[in-house]
Amino acid sequence: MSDPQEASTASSPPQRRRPTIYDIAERLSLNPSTVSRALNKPGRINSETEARVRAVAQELGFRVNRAARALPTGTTGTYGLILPDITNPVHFALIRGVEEVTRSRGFTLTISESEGSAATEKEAITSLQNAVDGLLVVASRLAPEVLVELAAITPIVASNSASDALPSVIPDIAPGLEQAILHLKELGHRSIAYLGLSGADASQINRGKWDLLFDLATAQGLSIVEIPITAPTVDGGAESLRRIVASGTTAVFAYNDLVAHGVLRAARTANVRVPDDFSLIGFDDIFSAELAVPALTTLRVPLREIGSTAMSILLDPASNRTPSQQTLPIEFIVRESTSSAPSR
Amino acid sequence: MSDPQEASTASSPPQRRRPTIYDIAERLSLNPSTVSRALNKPGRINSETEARVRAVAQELGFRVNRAARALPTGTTGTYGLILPDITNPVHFALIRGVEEVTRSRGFTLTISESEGSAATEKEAITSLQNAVDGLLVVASRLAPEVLVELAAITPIVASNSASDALPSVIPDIAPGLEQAILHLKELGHRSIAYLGLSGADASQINRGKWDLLFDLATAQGLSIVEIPITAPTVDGGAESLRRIVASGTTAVFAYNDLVAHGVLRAARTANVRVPDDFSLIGFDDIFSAELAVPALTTLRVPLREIGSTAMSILLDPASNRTPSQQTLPIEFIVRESTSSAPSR
DNA sequence: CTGTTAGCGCTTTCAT
DNA sequence: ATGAAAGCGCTAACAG
Repeated sequence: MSDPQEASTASSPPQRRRPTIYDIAERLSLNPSTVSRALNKPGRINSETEARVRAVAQELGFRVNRAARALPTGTTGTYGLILPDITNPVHFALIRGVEEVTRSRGFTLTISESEGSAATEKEAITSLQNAVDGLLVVASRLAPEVLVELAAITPIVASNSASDALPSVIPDIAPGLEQAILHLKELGHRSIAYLGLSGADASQINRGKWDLLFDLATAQGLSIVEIPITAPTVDGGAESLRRIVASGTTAVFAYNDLVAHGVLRAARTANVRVPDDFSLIGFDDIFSAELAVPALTTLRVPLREIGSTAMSILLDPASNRTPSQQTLPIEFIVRESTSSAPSR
Repeated sequence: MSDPQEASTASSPPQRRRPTIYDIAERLSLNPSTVSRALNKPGRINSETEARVRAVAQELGFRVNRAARALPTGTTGTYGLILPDITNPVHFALIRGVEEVTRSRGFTLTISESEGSAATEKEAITSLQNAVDGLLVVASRLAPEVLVELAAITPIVASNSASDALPSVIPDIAPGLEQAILHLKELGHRSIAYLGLSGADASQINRGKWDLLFDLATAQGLSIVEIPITAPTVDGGAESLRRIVASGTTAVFAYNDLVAHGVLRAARTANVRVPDDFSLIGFDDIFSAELAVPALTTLRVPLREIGSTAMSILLDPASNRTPSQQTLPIEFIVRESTSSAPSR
């Protein structure tokens, strides 16, 4: 390595050390604390000096050092979003909603994954808690007690998983599901299936769907069965086609749109016709749902609103520590994958 | 508000102030600096005291305060990813690649959006630079000079946009495009169209595609036209159907798979048959490409590898300041949306 | 309205 | 191998 001095003499941008409030204070023969006030408490200072401070700050390209600010204040100005899988299209709209409110309020967002595992989720949370002012945890797999305990460190709001000890915002699936069941009944369907995730890592949401569907179906005199899928993915859905056909049901609810896409794909290669041979209803309404052939009838979850609502709660110190249960209704969207029950 | 003392006596987790290295030093009658060393420079200290320190740290649930560490060291341990649109499926695989290497190395990632605008991008960069050790900028719209200038503050690596003054990793589109053109020629196509983004905000990548396609097509004696789209989206693609049909070309390259999806959707409602009436080739190979009907023939960009490679460069102090041009080849994937040219 | 002072929690010479 | 002390850049009392 050559003399560093040499480097800064080279043709590339001179760019020395980042300016600090001391630099600007010195230029103006002011005290650093005055500069700090000028920059952060507009109005609480002589407006002329404030203007001069701002001018110099601008000129020097000053930007506060966030770490330095975080130390005395104890706040970082960044919030964390933890979800099972960043790249799952199911979360897009939610991410968008979260990102929007976070950014519009001038905070920055960091995103981390839990991989759908409780252990990784806990690790992600504790690791992030040292760098954020609050956490939004989506579809948590953690036991409520541990989530609550973690929330003692840094506010946590839960989304897509209920908790009566934390602020949480979840979809209200009852109205949409009810409509869907009625829709199916009107079309003459008598027996339906639910393609659900089973096993220990199954999310709360999954249980809720099945339980409600079960009640709704039986209340309407429809028979219902659960067909387990191995994963909430396209492939998981595709694998289940054989069991769907074997079940003899005429209408199936998929765990989510990804699974429904898989069913569609498998049906197409197996020459099973949807909705002629059986009707299919997805869940979430991800962007590709309307692109599918046939376009997916689905239950739209207001993910974007869920995200923005949850983040608004998190950003509000008055509400981010108080248990609450916001609930946003899902909506039934009829497209092409449902039709009259086949005559048997 | 009641006496805070009272609160910590309540039934909810007592959870006092986060423990610091002072707390653990005190417990062990050690100096904080020793604790710091024990935790950060394994081996450079008496192994027995190191063990005791670790034990107490564990017991207290100690976690370093990142801001406090960032101050003296000047590094934060977090890196930033800036891309036009988080929720664009085109970026999924890239995000995954980036996330993987970042996390596997123990760093944390923060993601921000540029909204495809140069101004927002610059704002996002400068804002993040105060909180990260390096930035990965995807599909930059910024002029090379300004990017370079910003890189003086914090290392920047560019991805999906070339720069000869920055480390960058981009797809090598030549081989795949060549294959695709040959494929079309063999199928008897004589005239092709490119659905491209025009206007000032058009990315570098777009220009590259068109230029290369142009050269390749003319070299093969095929006629080629550019059909402008208003946006690189499903709707943008759908809108272009009329012009595609009017153009009389028999094969079209879409700017990306989203656009191709739009074309497919519009074609379906207009009773235009793909690939019977014209062949369609997408770009990127997003997850829904194979789900489309017909399944999309497309050019797969190794986004995940691009992401992981770019992040590896960024994380390596030996390479994140040295201009370089990594290039990863795209791959031509034949599915169902291309077939013989219609006889005219 | 502005200057002084102390300190956030950690790392890092410099001593010992 | 460990201790002492200073300092990173900023904020927040407390004075004046």
